Order: sequence, then C-alpha cells, then structure tokens
Amino acid sequence: MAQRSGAAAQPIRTAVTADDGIDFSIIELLYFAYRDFTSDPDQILAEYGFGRAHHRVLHFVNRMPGLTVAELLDVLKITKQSLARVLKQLIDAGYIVQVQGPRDRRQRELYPTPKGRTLTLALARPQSRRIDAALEGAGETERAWIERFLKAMVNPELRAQIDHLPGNTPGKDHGE
Amino acid sequence: MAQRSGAAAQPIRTAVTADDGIDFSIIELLYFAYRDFTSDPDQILAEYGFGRAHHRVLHFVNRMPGLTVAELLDVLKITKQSLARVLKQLIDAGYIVQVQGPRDRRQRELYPTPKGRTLTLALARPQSRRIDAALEGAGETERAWIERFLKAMVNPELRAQIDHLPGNTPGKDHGE
DNA sequence: CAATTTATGTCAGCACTGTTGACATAAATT
DNA sequence: AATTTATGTCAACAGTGCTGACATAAATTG
Repeated sequence: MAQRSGAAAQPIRTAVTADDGIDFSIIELLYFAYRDFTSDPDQILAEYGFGRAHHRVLHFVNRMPGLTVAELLDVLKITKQSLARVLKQLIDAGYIVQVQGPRDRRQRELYPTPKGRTLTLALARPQSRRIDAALEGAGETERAWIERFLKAMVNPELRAQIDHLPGNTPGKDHGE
Repeated sequence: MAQRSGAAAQPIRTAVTADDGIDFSIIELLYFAYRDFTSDPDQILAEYGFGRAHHRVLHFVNRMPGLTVAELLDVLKITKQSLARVLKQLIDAGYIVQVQGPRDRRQRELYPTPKGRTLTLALARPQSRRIDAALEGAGETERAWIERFLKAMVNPELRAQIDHLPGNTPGKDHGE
C-alpha cells in the first residue's frame, strides 16, 4: 500500500528502444546467447549431480593445471567457502587431485585426474561446436573482431589474466 | 573411498588447449565477458534489494510493454513459480503494473510504471556504455558480425523471438 | 447450460551457489 | 617466539531456479 499513497502509477505503453540511447540489441543478444551457451554443459553436469560451479572449477584446473587454491579463487572471484563446497565434491569423486606445493607446503596445487580431463573435454565439446557453428562464414578477421569485442567487455584489470591462459593471443587491442 | 579402490589417480600436468580441438578462448571470453557485463546492474540492483531476476523481468516488460504473464514466461524460460516471486515484488514496489487483458480477461498485461521505466534505463546504461567501449574502433560491418555471431549462439528455435523485439533487424543471417 | 480447459496465482519444500562471520591448523616469515 | 599466510571448516542466510499440489475465474466446448 505504501507505493500507492496517491493515484496508482500509470502504465507506460511504449517500448524502450535504441532511441533511448541504449544498445538493447546487444544487451539482449548477450543474455540469450549466454543462456543457451551454458545450457549444453548444464544438461551433462546434471547427470553427474554437478552444477555450473563444478564446471568452472573443472575448467580452470584443466586450463591451468597446478594452480593453487588462492589462484583459482582469484580467477573465479568467489569466496573460499563457495569454492570449498564444490572443490571438495570434485576431489572426493576423483575428478581433481591436490598436491602439496613444492616450495610452500601450505599451498595445494590442483590437477585434473584423467577422469577430470575427460569430463572437462566432454563439457567443452558442445560449447565449442556451438561456437564453430556460430562462426560459420566468418574468416580470421571476423573471428578476431569478435574475440576483441568479448575481451573488451571484460573489466580492464582482469584482461591480463586472460592472456595468461594457454593458447590465447595476448594484447590484441588495436590491429595485429 | 569408493573412487580410490586401487592406486590414487595420477595428476595430469599438461593444460588443455586448442590442440584438443576445442575453442577454449571463446569459451572463456564468454564467461568473463558475461560475468563483468552483469556486474554493473547487479550493484545497482542490490541497492534496491533486487537481484538479476528482477532485472530480467523489468527489462522485458519495458521492451515489450503489455506482454502477458504467459508470454513473459516464454521469453524467460522459467517457471511461473520462479517468476511469481520477483514479479510480485516489482508490482508491490510500484515498478510494474498489471492490466486485465481486454479480450481475454484472464490475462494480465504487464506494463512498466514511470518508476519502472527509469530504473530499467538506469540498469541498462552502464551495460550499454560497456558495449560502446568494447565496440570502439569497430564499424557497422564489424558490429554486424558480432551481432550475427551472438544471434547464432542462440538456439535456432528462439531466434525468431529476438526478431520480434523492437528495433532489432530481423533475419540477418547471410549478408544483407 | 454443464463440463472442461486455460491463464494466473499461491503454498510448500528443495537444490544450487553465492554471501558473511568465526574459528582452526600448519607452515612460512619476521 | 610472535605474526602472518594459505587453507579448511562450520553455520547461517540470500537469491533464484525447480517440482508438486491446489485454487479461482474466465474462456471454450460439447
């Protein structure tokens, strides 16, 4: 009742559009694209009793084998309590192993097991196929623009992190 | 214990790369890009006690004023119980109003109030700015490729839905 | 008109994944 | 020897999905 102290607010019957100075097309495309992009692995994960959080951990442990817990937290930007829950399940189920850090014995280096590697690839495969299909007709130039765009969408201070992942061409910000 | 019936699984020390036949770069870029893309409105929403689900409802009600509850469910692909929770809050707080359907009086047409319109634009503004910045240096051709790519990432049967949103150029699948 | 279907609302409970706060341990650093 | 750091763990809570069940009013159908 608090919000209707006077007359009820009138409904606005016109749609917001690009005329409002906002890029609604790409906003919506990102939402729909990401939703469907994640739906493929989600289905597979459900069969294992895992969720999207497990996927992320598995993914980055496979992409950066030997990374420490602290490093993983820094990539994912979540709290250690959030990570602990899913990491423990992945370790208990034999998808990831922890190895004591060689220099600093407090650290836990994370590695995939063969089982973990297999699952990671199985989860990535449909996503990669979807990307391939979406790139149909695009050449190297177009692909570069798309990558450049996506990378530029990331917070600037985190872009360096992306460059440290294997097989990613670093610092492609203007031209070749 | 079940997973260690024999020797413990050995850690794999090599990273997965594009050599595994999978497009890890774009997979990761989509994750990071989407995460940061949503972080801007998330901060604003938190001030209102709202979450990302409220944003989505607000967004599509503003983009398609007068759409019914059933239509909104079809766009969002969630259950009515999930929608009910956030929709009720948005209505109670005066961001959205319901109007009885003129033909079918069972239907509830959803419209933004001026307050709802204002919030929607405020949430979209930082996202649009981020997109603008990410498109820096891109011309119309490059932008078209990026939109084409994102649209092609969406499940085919849902692409028509996107075309029905205001101001979206439909069916740009091969050239103009 | 009576029966059925449809559009919407609502209650209850559960799962997943994020959060904060507090506390514990072992190892490194000072 | 004291402090800091890396990690783990317990507990509680929030947001947002889900399923299942049931209720109401309005439209449709036979």
